Amino acid sequence: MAVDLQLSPKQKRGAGEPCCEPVVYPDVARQQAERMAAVAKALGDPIRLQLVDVLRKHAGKVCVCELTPLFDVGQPTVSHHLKVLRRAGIVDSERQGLWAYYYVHPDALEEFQHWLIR
Amino acid sequence: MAVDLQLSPKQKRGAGEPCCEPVVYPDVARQQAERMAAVAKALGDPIRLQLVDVLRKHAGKVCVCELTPLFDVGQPTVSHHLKVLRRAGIVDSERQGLWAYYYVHPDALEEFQHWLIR
DNA sequence: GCTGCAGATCGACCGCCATCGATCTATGTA
DNA sequence: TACATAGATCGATGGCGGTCGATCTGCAGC
Repeated sequence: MAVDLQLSPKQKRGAGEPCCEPVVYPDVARQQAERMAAVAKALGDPIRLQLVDVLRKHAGKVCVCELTPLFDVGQPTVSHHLKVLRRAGIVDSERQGLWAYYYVHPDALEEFQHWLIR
Repeated sequence: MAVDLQLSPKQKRGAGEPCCEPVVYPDVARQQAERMAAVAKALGDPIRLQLVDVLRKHAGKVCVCELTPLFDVGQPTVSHHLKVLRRAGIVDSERQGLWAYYYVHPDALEEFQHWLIR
């Protein structure tokens, strides 16, 4: 995995010893960091996190009409949050007649999971 | 774990069958969701995610003077991001003379990790 | 004391985001 | 065809967040 953060040379110190051990740098490249941060950002709202929680727990697809009454916000707001989650690739949807069913996109959280575990 | 999201009764349908299976609800309580969403939100920025990545990788404590030149933003901005991470309980700091050393707070990510794994 | 440095804080700017009411689209039903 | 419903979209609003330059706070050395 390439590191695209260039290291600036260690700045000179007036007189004293160096402040710390040799330079450290992230082994997470910028693009990867941006992808994972986008996932984390999408999960960074209590409503969206609970939406994902419900969808993950419920293996199948869940109707929006089941999701909306779970929260103390209006229907457009829930729709907005679902859209954010879909843009982040975390969930996907499927229309069946009058209703829309949402489900978690299987591999969406994988990269972030692996990083978070270590 | 208590669920403090009250379920509103299923709204009546004009004529047809119900849209889907019985009501689902999050088993993640609101307070827990807010805690984990706060952690996710703190990780929802590429710079902060890379900061955490460096600190986790480097088991010991890392001097701020090592962290600042890793990114293309100014020193106040890095300081701000470190403050956000500290407010979220993800990192902590320790001053030694002229320099400040940051390190990951061990159990900070635990609850979020456990939820994310399943 | 004075000077220099590391890092935190402040104030301002600007853009993004959560939320709402209103409206639009598409589907099903009479 | 007309109407009702599920859900998405629009426009507005208020607040939060990332970034910067400037400044402040401590610490070390002279």
